[in-house]
Amino acid sequence: MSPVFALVDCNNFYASCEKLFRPDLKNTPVIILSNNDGCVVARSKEAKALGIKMGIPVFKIRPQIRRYGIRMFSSNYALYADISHRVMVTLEEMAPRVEIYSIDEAFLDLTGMQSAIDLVEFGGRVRETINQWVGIAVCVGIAPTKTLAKLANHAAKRYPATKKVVDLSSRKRQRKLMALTPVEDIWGIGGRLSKRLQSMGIHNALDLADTSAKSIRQQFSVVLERTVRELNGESCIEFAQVPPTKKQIVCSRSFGSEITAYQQMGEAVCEYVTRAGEKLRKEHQQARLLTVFIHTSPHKQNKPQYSRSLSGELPLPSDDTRDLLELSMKLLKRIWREGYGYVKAGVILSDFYDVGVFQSGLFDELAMRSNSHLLMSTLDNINHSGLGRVFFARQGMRRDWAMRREYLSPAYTTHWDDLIKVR
DNA sequence: TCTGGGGTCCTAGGACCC
DNA sequence: TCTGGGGTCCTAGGACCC
Repeated sequence: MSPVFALVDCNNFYASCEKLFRPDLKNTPVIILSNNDGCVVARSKEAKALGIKMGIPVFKIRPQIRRYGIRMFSSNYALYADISHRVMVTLEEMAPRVEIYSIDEAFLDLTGMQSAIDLVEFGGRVRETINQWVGIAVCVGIAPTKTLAKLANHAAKRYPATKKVVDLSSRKRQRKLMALTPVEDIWGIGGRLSKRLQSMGIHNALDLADTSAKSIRQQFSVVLERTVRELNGESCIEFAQVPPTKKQIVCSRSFGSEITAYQQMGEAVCEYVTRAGEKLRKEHQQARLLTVFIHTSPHKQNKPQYSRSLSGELPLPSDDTRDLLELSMKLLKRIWREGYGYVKAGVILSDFYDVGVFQSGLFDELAMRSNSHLLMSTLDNINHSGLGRVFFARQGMRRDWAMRREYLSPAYTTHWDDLIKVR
């Protein structure tokens, strides 16, 4: 049976989440800032209309912010994750199979349903339900491949006449839309590829679809070949209801202010290691490889630059924060250089094993810590309970390097004290 | 003054082996 | 004159996504 995919994508997701609890900001331009309040990572439709670009550093648009009364918010991931969950649960009630693709997007597998229901009508129902139950606006694109469903969704957002639902089941409609879609708007084609394609005379999606898949593979890669096939209605990217287990876990942050002292860098790295350990246990994995990296600001070319990373292997795969901390401090000691102003550090865990699967050598003297599981799950439980936080002394108390979040909205949905009050 | 964070996949090239 | 060839594994780097 030929597959049918629907892509449901929330409109201006982070901005919509912030506006959900602030009806007073209904027609106000709103922007969401990256960690450290550095760049713009999301915009409401009003902010987009003012020409505020994605990823631009905030300091470059201060004049516009003042002139147009743009409201700023620091990223509030606890809030966005909670709203996202509500959207996804709603989708799971409406469709037989759902693949959560990102915080604000999901693919639905509608294969086999096309004979029983009107796909456009179904898309409209999804929109209405999410709007009523969660209060978030979404667009729906429907097509026989994921790449075309992305394209359909793009069109639903862009052309008001579509009423925010586009069904690209017919080849004729696919070709018509592809002719209108610039090559850089295709899923999987970024800045580099689109430049190369343009120079070959391939300007829109239809141009690309009509290029032979074989020659694309020779000149580019199998990835782009797949895109060409998908544009021609041949489904190459499978539906994945169960998310694959992670292959690496990264925890890194820019600092609120430069770090010059080893003590502080140690605190920061410990903090990131602890975070990474929590994520690792949530995945039910143990890691054998740990990488630590630190670097100065590449934007300050007049100051001395230093950037280094170092990986180390644990004697046995582990998910015990104490093991991870010990190794990370050894690695940090080796890459630390005095005399630089560091702006960022991070930790990467990789080489994962399922808990209990790793085969240790017959004469391996290194026994795993016997109380590890109990201690770690107790720690995780306390820290998730909302009653308080337990942490390792090395993480530090003062944290004067912590990131800036000057414009943070309240945790409306995840913290009792921040619950919205109706008088 | 001020420039995010967290992921994936693919490929080329080197090391090493037989 | 003329100096193998093929396979595997690993890593770094490039490209993409949200």
